[in-house]
Amino acid sequence: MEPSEKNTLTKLLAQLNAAQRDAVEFCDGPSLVIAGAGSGKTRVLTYKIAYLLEQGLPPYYILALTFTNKAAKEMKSRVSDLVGEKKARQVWMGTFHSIFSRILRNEAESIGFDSNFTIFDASDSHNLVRLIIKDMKLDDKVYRPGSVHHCISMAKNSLITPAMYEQNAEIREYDRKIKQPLIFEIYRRYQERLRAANSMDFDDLLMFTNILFRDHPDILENYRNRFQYILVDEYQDTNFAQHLIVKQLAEVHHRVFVVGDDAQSIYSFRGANIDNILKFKSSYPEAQVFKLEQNYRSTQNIVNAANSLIKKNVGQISKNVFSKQEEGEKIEVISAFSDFEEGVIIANKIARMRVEDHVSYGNFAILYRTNAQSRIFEESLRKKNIPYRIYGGLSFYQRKEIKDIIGYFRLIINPQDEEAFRRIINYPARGIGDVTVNKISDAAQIHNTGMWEVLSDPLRYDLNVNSGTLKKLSDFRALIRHFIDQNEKLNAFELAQEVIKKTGIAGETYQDMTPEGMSRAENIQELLNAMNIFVAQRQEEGNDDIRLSDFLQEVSLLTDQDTDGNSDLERVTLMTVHSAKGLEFDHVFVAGLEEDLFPVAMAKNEMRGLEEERRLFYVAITRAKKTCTLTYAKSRFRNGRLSSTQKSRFLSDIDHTFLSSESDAIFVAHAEREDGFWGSLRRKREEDTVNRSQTPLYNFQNEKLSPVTQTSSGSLSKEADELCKGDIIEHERFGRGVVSEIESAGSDKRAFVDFDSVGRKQLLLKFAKFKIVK
DNA sequence: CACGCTCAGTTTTTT
DNA sequence: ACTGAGCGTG
Repeated sequence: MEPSEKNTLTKLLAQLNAAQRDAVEFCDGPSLVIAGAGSGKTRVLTYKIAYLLEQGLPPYYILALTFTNKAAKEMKSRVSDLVGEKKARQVWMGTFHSIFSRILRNEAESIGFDSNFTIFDASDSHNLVRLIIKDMKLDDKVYRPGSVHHCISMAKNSLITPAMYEQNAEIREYDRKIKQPLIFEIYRRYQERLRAANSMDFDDLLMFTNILFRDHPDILENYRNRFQYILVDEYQDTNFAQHLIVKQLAEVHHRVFVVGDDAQSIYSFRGANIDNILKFKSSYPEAQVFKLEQNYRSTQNIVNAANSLIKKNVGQISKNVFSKQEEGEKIEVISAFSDFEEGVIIANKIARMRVEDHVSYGNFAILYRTNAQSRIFEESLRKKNIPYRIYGGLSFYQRKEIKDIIGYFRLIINPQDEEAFRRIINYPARGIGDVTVNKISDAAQIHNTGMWEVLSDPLRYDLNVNSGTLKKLSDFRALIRHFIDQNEKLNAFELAQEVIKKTGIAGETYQDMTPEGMSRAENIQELLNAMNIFVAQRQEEGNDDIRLSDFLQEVSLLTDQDTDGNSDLERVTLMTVHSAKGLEFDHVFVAGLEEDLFPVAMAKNEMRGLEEERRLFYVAITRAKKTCTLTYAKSRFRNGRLSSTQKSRFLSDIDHTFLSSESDAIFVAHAEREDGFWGSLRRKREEDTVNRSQTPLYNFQNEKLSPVTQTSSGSLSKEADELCKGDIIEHERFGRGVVSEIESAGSDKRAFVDFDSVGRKQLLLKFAKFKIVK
């Protein structure tokens, strides 16, 4: 080993504690790291990758899997800091779903898919299930689409195909017991329809990866050889399908490094199997186990309180999480009269701490069990002019107007996509109603083909519609065909503009002067912006030909959780406890600690469910670094009704020595309540002002599409902002050029630059990597 | 076929 | 409270 390399290795290891170092240094076989909350889990993962790279393992031999894009992004940037961006970029780092969708697109033919397959999101899946239930003339009160889809999802996560499902006596017996004996049939049809639509749902991405590996040993062999080192974050959240993928890929080199905390397993509803981590040793008998027990995040009081809570669970890996930080303040429990008052109390407390303790807004988080609770905090914070940011809830890409446009995109890329077809065939209204759509659907099913095929050749499939309708259909077909042609020539952004214009969406939306209409128009504009930036950014990276399909692939696996949170130093964070996993804040409020809310009503009948809720509460408390405040309300609006509540049993699970004596809220806020007409009118107006102001509190921006947005707003853009016409610049990729024009559209300034080598290019100043020469 | 009205449900959490 | 599905009318 070269001396310099050795030096870097030593330096890397010197920044770790003994337990972390042991874990990083052990590279000869499978290893499991049990990482207590706040014990430096991400640190170990990133240093491990750096360590491997420094030892000379080529980056493209390393596979690092996470659950969220956010975690992947975080890891990427931290590895970048350690070993440089160039190497870090080559590591296969991403979520299970994104990595394996990439692999599936490469290998699509082997499993009978086209590589441009669509990825169905949860609501697409839900719709399809509902459609099938209707087709089968089943009662959707008995066969609730949501629960049926859940069953299907669980089956897929356990790698049970429709055929296996049908033959599995135990499952069938269970279905009979819950009076839904035909789920197997729905599952079968669902899977057929997905395939006919050249589409996969989220679960398919994992199931078909397994099918691919099962049926094509040569392909498996290829990836097995490539991935010499596999790292998995949040291993306690893996399901069987994920576990098996990892196991198979690790078969040759036997070098898996999984990190997790059984006490933070909170995704069983999604098929996560806590046994994967509890029984890691039986899957990999020669595995080494490392425990990280020192918590660097929180005060002793917080750690101890959390420990006392989690002790009430049975069946966990024993560990002794401890903190060497100061003892800190006790956890405060506050009761409020109502959910409304709970909001006011928290808002007041934040405002007070900001002034008295000089805490900036970004160091506060309000965590809750359900998204529905966010509304009340929005109100109370807004009233006190406290800036906040909500994560989760309806994501940008789930908004109707956005999904409609995405529907066009999907159909252009994959005309087999039935869900998209149905969504847009009559949007904007073009006189093709349900009757016609059903006829097309029936014809497609009879002839065992897709709806697009029927549309393409209505006569051949005996489509029984009148000539007027026929004309409308052929117009629609021509429209989509036109876009498909354009897709050959235009980039994603240009094509999107074309779609919005030619379909009449632009005309329709921009004319609508109602507040809702204007907000829709803004959202569409936002989408276009995002796409423009997406294209510009890729061009910066050296890809000139950015097609719609590239954008679509990115977007379908993106979620709200992926927005860049930590950049917002001046906003209070509002999110569900689930979303907060992996994050930390100085001051945390956990709200709604009431029976049937936290723990949620559904969970309390079963031991398993209750323990998961308790782990969830554990996750919530351990997000806090300095203070943690628990609140509950004695009454709460639920489903439009005011109901009285009981305080959560979890509060008494915490050892009282770590709690400050419970305080009833002193009278705070009854008078402030704005009920009735005037109240709601005023609220409405406030909303409007907020939405229209220059700095909206709730702002999607384009961050969700741009992994490097934040970094580029540093020193570069300050110079770039001052760029003028006539300046000469040196661009990282295009070389020398003269600025011929500056154009600013809102916050996005762009420059037209004539480059010596490549001619005129458009640069988005936000992203462009260049120096001003003169 | 589109639009507007009424009525019912609402299983948390998310890739 | 709110949304979305279903139904009747123009």
